[in-house]
Amino acid sequence: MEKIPEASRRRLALLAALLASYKEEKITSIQMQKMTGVERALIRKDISLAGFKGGVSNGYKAQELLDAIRAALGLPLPEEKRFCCIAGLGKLGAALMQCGIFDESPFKIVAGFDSRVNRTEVLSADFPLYPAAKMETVVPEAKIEFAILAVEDEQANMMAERLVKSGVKGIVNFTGQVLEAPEGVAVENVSPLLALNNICARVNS
Amino acid sequence: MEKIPEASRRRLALLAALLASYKEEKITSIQMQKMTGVERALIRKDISLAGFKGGVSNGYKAQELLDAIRAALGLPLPEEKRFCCIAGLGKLGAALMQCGIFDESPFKIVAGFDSRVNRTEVLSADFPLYPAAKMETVVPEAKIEFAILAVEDEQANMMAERLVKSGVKGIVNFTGQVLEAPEGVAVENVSPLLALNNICARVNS
DNA sequence: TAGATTGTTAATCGATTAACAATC
DNA sequence: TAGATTGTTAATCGATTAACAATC
Repeated sequence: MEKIPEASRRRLALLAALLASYKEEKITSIQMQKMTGVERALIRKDISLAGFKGGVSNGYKAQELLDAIRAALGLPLPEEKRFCCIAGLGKLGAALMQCGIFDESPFKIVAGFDSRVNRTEVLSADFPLYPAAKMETVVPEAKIEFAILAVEDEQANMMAERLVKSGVKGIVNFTGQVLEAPEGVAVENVSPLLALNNICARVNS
Repeated sequence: MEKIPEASRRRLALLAALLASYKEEKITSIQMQKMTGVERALIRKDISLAGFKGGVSNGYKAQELLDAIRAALGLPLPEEKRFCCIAGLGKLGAALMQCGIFDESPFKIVAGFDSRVNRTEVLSADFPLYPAAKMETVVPEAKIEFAILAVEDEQANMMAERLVKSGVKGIVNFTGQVLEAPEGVAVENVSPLLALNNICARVNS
């Protein structure tokens, strides 16, 4: 398969997330435009890029479409868990690990790391917490693929580097730092602070 | 001033955030490329779009540049606080309000809302918590401009609509839903779950 | 000065939109 | 069938990159 452009992949990933809780049997590009806010011609283009040709003149079968997108993007099925860890167990990290946000998802947090030993001793979770020194052994052993980075900004790059060295393939970055990740490691920035800045930049100009 | 394209504004907002903690007096586009990961020609283009012409052949004065970007984008200075609220005080919302992530920033959380009365009674914070019914009166009174949305997906659109009606101009969306916000209200999506999906989509294709 | 960097213009590249024959 | 929607191609649009004279 020819590779799908970044912008299309993001839209398809969003579409897949929304289709996962879609109830009807069939769906048209017009309905998908309503759900995602993406122009319907572009929706069809993206679907076509994903290699799915199953649409007919009254729309797509939602389940078939979802399966095709998941296959094209390598998205996990709900039942095949992908293992994740949280690096940085300050208030934000601790909350992310306890808030159950991933409960219904294919992502499962199986470890937490912090460089401050007292954090890993004071906190409790459904999964083990380790001092950061254990990262390089735990990540491969526990087959951890992705990390959620919630350390202080100052430690962000150092921690990211260690996560990558340990074998992590993607990082959800809650810090305000731009991470220098090597080719092949995906980083998604979700800093609430940068998000607010972006909002200001859009509202006031 | 001619309007700055979306992509440029985002890069400039990021650059501003990084410049805020930059220590040297002068900075070149090459250094900014290192910090942001953005090609240096594009950095200069963005700066030019922001209307700043103060660069000389050994770089820009960092402070001048930062001021200019802030002015062009309407970004707040560190000391001029912008008031925010959190809607949805589940574990994630509660953590966001307590974790101090905005402490050093121009954004200040001044209210929390939840539709479940017991949440607003059980939790405590440095600012008042209200039942969601009070939103329409509290938001304008407290001069709240932006909201952090951390409710359950099912309530996301309803809550967003109420926030907008109450006068909020931007929403940082932690839910997995796409919000239907009217023209003029900015939404930034920072769903950790969608971020992980995007990472999968990038790593596996 | 020589070397480095800016600011801007033109060239390239890629992404979105428009349009429409084919299909059900 | 008539009407609606898909899948795809060509046209448009906008964003990034290359290039370089001007500047310090």
